[in-house]
Amino acid sequence: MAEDTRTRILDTAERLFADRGFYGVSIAAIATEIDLTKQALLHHFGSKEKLYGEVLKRISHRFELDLSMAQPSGDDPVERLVAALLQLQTQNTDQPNAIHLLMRELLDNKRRADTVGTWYLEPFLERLARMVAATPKYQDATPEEAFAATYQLLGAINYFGVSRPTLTGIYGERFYAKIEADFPQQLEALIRSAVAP
Amino acid sequence: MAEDTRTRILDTAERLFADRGFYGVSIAAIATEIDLTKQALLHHFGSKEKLYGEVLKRISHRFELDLSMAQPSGDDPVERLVAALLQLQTQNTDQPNAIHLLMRELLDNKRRADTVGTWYLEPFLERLARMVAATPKYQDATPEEAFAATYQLLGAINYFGVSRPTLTGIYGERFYAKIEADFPQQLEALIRSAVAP
DNA sequence: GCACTAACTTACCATTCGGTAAGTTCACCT
DNA sequence: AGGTGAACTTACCGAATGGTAAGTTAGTGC
Repeated sequence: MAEDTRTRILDTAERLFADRGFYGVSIAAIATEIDLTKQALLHHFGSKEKLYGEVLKRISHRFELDLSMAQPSGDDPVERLVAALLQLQTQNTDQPNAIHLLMRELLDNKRRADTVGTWYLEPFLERLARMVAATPKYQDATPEEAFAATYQLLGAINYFGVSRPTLTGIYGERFYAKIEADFPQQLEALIRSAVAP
Repeated sequence: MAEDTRTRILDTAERLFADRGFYGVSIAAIATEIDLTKQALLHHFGSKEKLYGEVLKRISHRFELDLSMAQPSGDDPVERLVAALLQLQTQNTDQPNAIHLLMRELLDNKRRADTVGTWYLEPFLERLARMVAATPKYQDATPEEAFAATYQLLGAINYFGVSRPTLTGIYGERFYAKIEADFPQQLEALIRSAVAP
């Protein structure tokens, strides 16, 4: 039962922090949403900062788990790159709160470089960059060029991952649904053309 | 002199809001940074929300001005697209606070869809999408496909635009400087390959 | 049956928040 | 000289914030 409450707190905190940011959510707001007192929450997590850290840690673990389960197989670096990035796109669609929170961290970590979860994506980034660098087009390029190309593809995915509210606001749910449906195949095309010789 | 104080307030507010977000900054913090009292600031802007709105409005105007000054000429849709997106990349490099703040809005406007500056980029988005759609590769595609492709390019630019703190944190200033230097040409290559038939 | 501990609640607290009210200073117009 | 209004300051205020302290309740091991 204890673990259950903890999980419920983490779930709610993840959603609210993703929606409103660290300073936009009070621990009382998180607690009352699941019929707890603020002090019950503090009993489990000690402080707001620690709770936030736990939320990030959990996302980071889930993230790494999903990615390692979808470890791209085969020897062709292009195919491995495509598989890894499409997996990332799938995760962003399935876990909008996670990508929202991580994007917030990207904006905030000038101040909180010490917090957990900030450089969590470093190994993933490295792996992607290596896949790109192994590609025919980039195998003679500088590491910086390969990295820039990698980061552009990452941006294409993650920027869309946080744009749902804005895009539905502008174009409506139906148009967004179509774009989202088309997105993976368009993404695959972009990736392939980006690393094509 | 009055205008000067107003501008100083707006400058400071823009920087602090970009750094810490709306809820992470108090109007007192903004005021004391330029040796004013909180009430002097309130005298000029009425409320924190209004100040924030003015900051967004100013960014939006500057944004549109820069873009209209760099109106892509010529008939070739590919060249016009490349010119428009490279201009955007230049802006992001020159005005990191602006892109930071706009990215925050992207995350927050689920709640604040009514606020100013939210859909400011709609016309720009439309123009880009039209350029992509006019491209040989996309002139027979559905609007959704063209839009997805457009948004991917936009994401490649804007995601990098907010990643400086993280990337320098991971790789250091020198490596980041090299990536930033390589970025425009890599970006141009990506754009061209994305719309190549 | 009894100590122990995890999971809470009630009561409280100092600080900070955005905002109001009521002046005060001072340049400028007539 | 006198009035006006913009640009402030000092003095408050109620609400909300994160956090502490001191219980209370209930299950568990022995």
